Amino acid sequence: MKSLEETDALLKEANLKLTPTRRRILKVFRKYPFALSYNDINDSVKEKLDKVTIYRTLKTFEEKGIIHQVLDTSSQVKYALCNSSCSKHEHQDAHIHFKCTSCHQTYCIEDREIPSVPLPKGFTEVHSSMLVEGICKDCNELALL
Amino acid sequence: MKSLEETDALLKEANLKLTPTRRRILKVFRKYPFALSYNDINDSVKEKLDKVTIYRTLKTFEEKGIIHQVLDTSSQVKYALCNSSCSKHEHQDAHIHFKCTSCHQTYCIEDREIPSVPLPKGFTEVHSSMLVEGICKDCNELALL
DNA sequence: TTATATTTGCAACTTAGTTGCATTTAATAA
DNA sequence: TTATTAAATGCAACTAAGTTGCAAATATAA
Repeated sequence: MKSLEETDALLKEANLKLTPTRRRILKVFRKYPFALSYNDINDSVKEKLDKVTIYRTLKTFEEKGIIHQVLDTSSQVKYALCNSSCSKHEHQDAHIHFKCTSCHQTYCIEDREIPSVPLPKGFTEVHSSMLVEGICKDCNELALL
Repeated sequence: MKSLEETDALLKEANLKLTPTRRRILKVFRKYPFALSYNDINDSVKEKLDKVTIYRTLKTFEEKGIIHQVLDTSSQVKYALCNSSCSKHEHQDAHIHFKCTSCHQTYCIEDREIPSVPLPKGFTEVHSSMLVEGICKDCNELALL
């Protein structure tokens, strides 16, 4: 039995058909280390895909726990690849997101948990998200040249 | 010298003309304890205002430090009244926002500072925002009845 | 009370995302 | 290997959120 590429394995596990469109979109996510919007994806796939197809693929991937929405200050929704602890049933994206105000990319800081904060009486927490804005590593290094 | 209403004082301080539109929109913000979107405001003012006027007023108020944008999971931008430490020059909204998943309102938790988290090497922080999702006081109390 | 810069309203536009439906295709079964 | 079928794709048309340019109205200062 030949081993499937990682990308295909992800689709298989999610019970999704292995279509060229899905492989292409997943490949784009694997290529970039930051969260992607519809526009990012549309610009990155060589063979032009229909707008509706891209939006529907993103929704499907999200439902199946392959990607998660990233809270961001831009006007477009951005998604990032989930790590293995995400499931179809529950997204485990309790990590910090970092938005660079210079290059406008949003990174998942996977190894930083969101600190929990005490809430006023009567409020109960279900989920937290945290967005840190600043300058990313690449932009900081560029500034030193 | 007659004392101005608080609402007028806010506009005066911001060097904005005291127009009926601005007074109406500010009044709506003072009425509700949670963040408001264009739609919330449009639905709350009795005398119908032009869409463009509302959007432009929100932008002006934001620039003058009267309101601040609130990070939210909804598809519309929401704004909340700034407290006195905001200025025209810099928004001091370093407090937590709480979004109720039941009533969908977003509250500013003014007295809770956002904890700072260590970032990976090379990343520098400028500003953080934190959104806690859960059930608000009112909705929790309703559930007990 | 008039002059002027600001504010408002209208129309038309842009951008982000969705819905319905007909066609195509991946995966299963024969 | 081919036939079957449920799922996936593409097209057209639509909605929702927000913007731009310009002309008319108005708050304030002289």
